[in-house]
Amino acid sequence: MRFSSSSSSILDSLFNSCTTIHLTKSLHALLFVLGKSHNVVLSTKLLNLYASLGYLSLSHSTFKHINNKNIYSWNSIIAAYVHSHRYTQALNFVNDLFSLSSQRPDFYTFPPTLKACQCLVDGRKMHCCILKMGFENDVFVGASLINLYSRFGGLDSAYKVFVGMPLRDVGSWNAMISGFCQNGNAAEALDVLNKMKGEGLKMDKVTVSSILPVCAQSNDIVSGLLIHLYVIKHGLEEDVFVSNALINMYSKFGRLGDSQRVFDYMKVKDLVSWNSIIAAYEQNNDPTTALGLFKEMQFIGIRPDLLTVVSLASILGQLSDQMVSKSVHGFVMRHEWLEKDVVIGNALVNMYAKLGSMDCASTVFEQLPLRDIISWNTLITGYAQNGLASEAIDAYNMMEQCENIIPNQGTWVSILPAYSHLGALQQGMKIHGRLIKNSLYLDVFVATCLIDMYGKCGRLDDAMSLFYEIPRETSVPWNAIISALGIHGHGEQALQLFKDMLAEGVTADHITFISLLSACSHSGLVDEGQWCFDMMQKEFGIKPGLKHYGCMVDLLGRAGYLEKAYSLVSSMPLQPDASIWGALLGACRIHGNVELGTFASSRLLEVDSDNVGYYVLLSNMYANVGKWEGVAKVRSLARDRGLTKTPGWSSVVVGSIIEVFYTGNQTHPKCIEIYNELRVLTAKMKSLGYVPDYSFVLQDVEEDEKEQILTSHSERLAIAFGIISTPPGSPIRIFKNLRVCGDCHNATKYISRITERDIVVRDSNRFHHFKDGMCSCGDYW
DNA sequence: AGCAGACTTT
Repeated sequence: MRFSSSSSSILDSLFNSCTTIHLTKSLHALLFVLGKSHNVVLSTKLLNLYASLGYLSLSHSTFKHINNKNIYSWNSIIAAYVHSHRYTQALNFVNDLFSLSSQRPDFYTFPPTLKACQCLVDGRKMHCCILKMGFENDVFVGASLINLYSRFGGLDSAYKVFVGMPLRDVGSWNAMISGFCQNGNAAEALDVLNKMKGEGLKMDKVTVSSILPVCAQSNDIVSGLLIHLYVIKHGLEEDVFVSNALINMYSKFGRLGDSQRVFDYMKVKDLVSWNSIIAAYEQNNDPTTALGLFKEMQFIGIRPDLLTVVSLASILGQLSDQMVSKSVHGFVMRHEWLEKDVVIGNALVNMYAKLGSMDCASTVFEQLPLRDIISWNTLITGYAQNGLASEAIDAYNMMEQCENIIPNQGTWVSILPAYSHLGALQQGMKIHGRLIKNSLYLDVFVATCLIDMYGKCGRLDDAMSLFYEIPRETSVPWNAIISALGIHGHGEQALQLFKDMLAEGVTADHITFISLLSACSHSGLVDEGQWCFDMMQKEFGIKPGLKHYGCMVDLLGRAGYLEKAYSLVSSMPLQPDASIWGALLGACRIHGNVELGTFASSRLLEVDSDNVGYYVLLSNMYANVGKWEGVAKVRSLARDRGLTKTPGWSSVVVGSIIEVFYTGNQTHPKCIEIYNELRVLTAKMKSLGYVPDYSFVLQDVEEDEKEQILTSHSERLAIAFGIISTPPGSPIRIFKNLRVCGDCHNATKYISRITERDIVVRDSNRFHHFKDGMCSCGDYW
């Protein structure tokens, strides 16, 4: 072969055909043999080839061996490092170029250099340098400067550079538009875009991909659709960036069909495309389809990255897939991705929380090398949503001790429900006070949590006045206030608010009707409830879900329309679950219909045989009509099943301390005084006619022991503690996690009379206000 | 002369 005359064209084609690292290394060896390894042009080419294949260290060593480095070599090595996100090293090369070499930087040097600047100080220094050397009028340098300032939020400086440019091409405009977009300044971005159009410039693929996320952010579907038309008209859909941005935009609007169509139409799909379509389904509550797409992506050999796995973790949480979740956790650990980015750690914490494995969630949380506010919010929400309110509060208190962690909206909407759950009014009010200072209480979601908290803590007036202070264009705060009125037994008022809501043009959703129907059922408003149930379907097109049916069965059954309730259950298009049969059984208990009750309970135990509450209901139903053999049968059934009880607890606030009592608690410091007080009270109660109702005791034991068991129910311990710890006559507020026991309900009426105290018991269902031996619920609990 | 550069998506 003759290399001498035509070697350059042959070498050119050799360089062009080097698509693998092996070929490149062979070429390197060949150059060495040919004695050309010191040729600066060829070496620089080689350096770039290595870099493009991802072999940065080989690039580096090739660079080091060039004796007479020219500015091209320097520009290449700087760009190579920037390209692989090794910004510090890139800046070191820039320093060497300035101080050690005799080469003068040129137009090409600065764009990568500016990209490498990781702080504003470096950036400003470089800007000065550019001005000194007179490169500021280059369009590429200008765009890089705009980008640099935008990255650090310095939009003023960015705009100054933009305005000062003597020549602007589409790239310059794009840089300015994206600067505004990424800082959330949608209005300014659109303004610049319009000016650009005014100068007769057309949007290109970059403009479009920058502006599309803004349409989603500012909830502007019309602009989004117009841009999609523009994209089709100008053939921009070929571009993978544009199509990916379209998928994401449609996903934000919940238009999965459109996302899918864009995705299907794409000829070239990259990892971002797959991540986007998977996230689209994951974010719109279709984890099954999302998982299918993930498998498809794996099948065609695209390797998942960190963001894929973030979506995957959420998918598995939604699907409650324990097994695969564990292996995803393992995958993350093997790749050491927890160190790479907090989002993946947060995703794992969230995944375990959704699976109900708070132990695993907190273990991952503790392993996180870095925790942001999202990590804490995820943990707190996880505890709160799994019913572990005390743990949620502990976590929140720990968070407050961390410096650099500033609570945000997400924090409040996770901690407030935990306070509501325990009835911690004082703590909730403290948060409210803090929120007033920064006006966050006007945020609809935070405000709704506050309304809910006041409602559940018995401060209906405060809930109402807060409700009227906040914006109420969406159903969210209305649902909360209607529900609060409902649990306080103010059904008529709840209905009135519902009418007000419609009058103000707010659209009711399926949650509104759950709040409303349960309000009607607590107040015995049968016709009104029926009206709502019909209206929901006919006028709002909402298909009733299990919760709606549950409320209706409860409403009809409680009011004595047992046949109607049963025929509703029979005609349901959905499979009745335990809550439906439970509601029917509860109604049968109240009205003494043993026949239907027995039937309901047999269906009930088919779908949920582990809930002790239902056995108690059944036993009580038999006892109320004197069917003692039925009571005995239920007891032995419960014993045979070896039921593990949901631990019942009640809390009472004394001063600023929340005391929590579990059933049968013997470890409280005031234990002896509490039981003494209960003994004295029971004696007085009996003299007034109280007879213990043992049908609420499922244990098969002697009578005196049954009385002992009733006496040590958590609500009674809490009441007794309240009595001995507060001045005579002051009201007592109790929270119970389950429904209040029927015998305790009866006993509390006596206690309110004996001690002349108002006793408010909020159980998992509603409020009971005991006064002068009566209860506000009229014994329909 | 060759070699190298900006603005865009999850």
